Amino acid sequence: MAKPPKENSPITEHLAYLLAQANREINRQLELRLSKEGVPVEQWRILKVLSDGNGHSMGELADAVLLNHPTLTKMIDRMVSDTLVYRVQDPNDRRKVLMFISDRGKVLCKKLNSLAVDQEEHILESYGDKSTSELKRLLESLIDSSN
Amino acid sequence: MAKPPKENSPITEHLAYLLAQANREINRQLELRLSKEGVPVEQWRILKVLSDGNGHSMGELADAVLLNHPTLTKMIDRMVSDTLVYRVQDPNDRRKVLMFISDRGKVLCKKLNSLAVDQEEHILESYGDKSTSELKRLLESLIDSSN
DNA sequence: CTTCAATTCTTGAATATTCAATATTTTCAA
DNA sequence: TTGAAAATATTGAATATTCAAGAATTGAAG
Repeated sequence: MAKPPKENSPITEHLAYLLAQANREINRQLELRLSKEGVPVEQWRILKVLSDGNGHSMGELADAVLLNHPTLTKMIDRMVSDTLVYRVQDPNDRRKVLMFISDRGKVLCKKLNSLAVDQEEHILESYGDKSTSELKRLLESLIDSSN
Repeated sequence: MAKPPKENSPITEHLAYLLAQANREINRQLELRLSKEGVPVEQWRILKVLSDGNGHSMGELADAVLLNHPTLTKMIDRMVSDTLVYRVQDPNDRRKVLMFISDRGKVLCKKLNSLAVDQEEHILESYGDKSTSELKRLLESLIDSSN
């Protein structure tokens, strides 16, 4: 009756592996859509966070888009070159840099959003409304319980 | 009554984002444990797949451990240097290389497995037995429905 | 048989990420 | 008020990943 010891369980049964696999697959699909506009997923996330119109510091942004600081700095450099975003020094704390989205960035973000919505709708179709919202709920709670 | 349009929904509500976030966090925790033995997560996956004792081709392995071919080749090079695994040319198809785990690899794999089990138990404690198995079930079915 | 396309793996160059160190500014205790 | 510690962002070197091309072998059509 006893379950087999975890030590021998195949890798495909580990939560860490299932998460990696699902993440890889969903991300691949999203990449594919966003590549229509030639934009990596991370840049879409950045634009989306900034599209609230408020200034966000690099630290905030790095947390929000799941990138570490140097990687974000270099990605932002590229986006500044493409005039999608711009830097402003925070007047209240001059260590900080506040990032803003440009008009061009807003236009691009709209297009990207609808590509992303396409994908979510595609998932809803093949995976189901109920499973999707249940999965989201469980993921949120896993993330919560990990802090 | 209508739901807000997805286009304006915050990034934190997208399935792709939740998956990335959860994956990042769980992976970070696992990395932390495995670093006790100085081994990256991918190498543990490789050892675990090979520990069935059968030879696995590079292509098979790459799929199984979620790495693309050149990355895997270079990681295997390192593991061969560390004498954790070794290459044998497939006698039936000489284009292929069959990978095997060494005795040293087996010993290391055992240690890593128990570190990984520690983590899974930690998750079970803080997140709950039921949520965990339900989450696994949903992830498996998402992966299925994406093929 | 022979040749051409497909499969498998590896390599090298280009690119991206990470680690450690640095510069700047702020905070706060003495 | 001053000086040391903390916080923030960036830089440059080391490392890792990816893309595109290459080498070897197999498959299969003519």
